[in-house]
Amino acid sequence: MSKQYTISDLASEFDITTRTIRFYEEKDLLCPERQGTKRLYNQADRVKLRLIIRGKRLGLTLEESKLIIDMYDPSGGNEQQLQALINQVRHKRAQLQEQLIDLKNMIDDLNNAEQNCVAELDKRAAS
Amino acid sequence: MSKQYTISDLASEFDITTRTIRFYEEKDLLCPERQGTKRLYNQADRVKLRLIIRGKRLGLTLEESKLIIDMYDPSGGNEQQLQALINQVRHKRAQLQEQLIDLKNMIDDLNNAEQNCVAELDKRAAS
DNA sequence: ACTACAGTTGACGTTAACGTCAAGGTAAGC
DNA sequence: GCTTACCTTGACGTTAACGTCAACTGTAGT
Repeated sequence: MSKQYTISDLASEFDITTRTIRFYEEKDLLCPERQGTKRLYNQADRVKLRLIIRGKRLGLTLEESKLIIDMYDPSGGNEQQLQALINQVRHKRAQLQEQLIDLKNMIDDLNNAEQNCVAELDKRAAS
Repeated sequence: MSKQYTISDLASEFDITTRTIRFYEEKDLLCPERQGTKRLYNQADRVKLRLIIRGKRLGLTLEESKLIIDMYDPSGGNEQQLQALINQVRHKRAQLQEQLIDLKNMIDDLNNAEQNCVAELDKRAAS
């Protein structure tokens, strides 16, 4: 038996609102079971949510995260769709690898700029 | 003499529209000289634009990029402002370092998911 | 039965980051 | 002097990703 979660369980765990979670469902990123009218989430849903949120931190759109999620369960869809999915994800991965370079450069730049800024402060302290 | 650029020079170089560049100015991210009514950009402006665009690829907001740009020229602003700037940038750098971890994980996940997806395709080809 | 609380579905509001005109100014070439 | 091409400033439109609010429903405790 894998664990079940209510919508507010997940909301507080990931520090987002229930509105946000329902919004993701509206966009077909999630599709929880129902117990009557209420939503019941399982481990897989939780993993998807984690992926979405990590994606957001990286600047992915929900559409892009949906792509990745869809690839996690490739049973649905025909061959052409599958192949298209793979291509899109390869493309995204290439972007992410460039992003990795960007990130390292940005961090370097921040270090330099900070040095620069601290130096200015020091200069003023010596007045 | 450092080089000068027109607005459309930069627009085509960075593959953005002139509207976008003017928008950045409206948000105080750029502040080009004027030759009469026309804007004239220099190397520093070009560097800033590059930084903004890289920032966007990393998911930074314009506001965040503005912070970093401001830190590149620390001559203006009083001590408190300077110190606040430094703190904000340190915070941002910490975030970026976490983002680096996120990125590596995401790339790993994409590799796995792709494997999974290719396997499904193979399975179907063997029908 | 009554209250309290968590959940539900709409519907409309909001913000960031531009896009898309409209209406004109200016400089270069013919 | 006319056209062409690039520039300018508004002003309004658009999209993504939610926030906010209203008006319920269902359930557990007292």
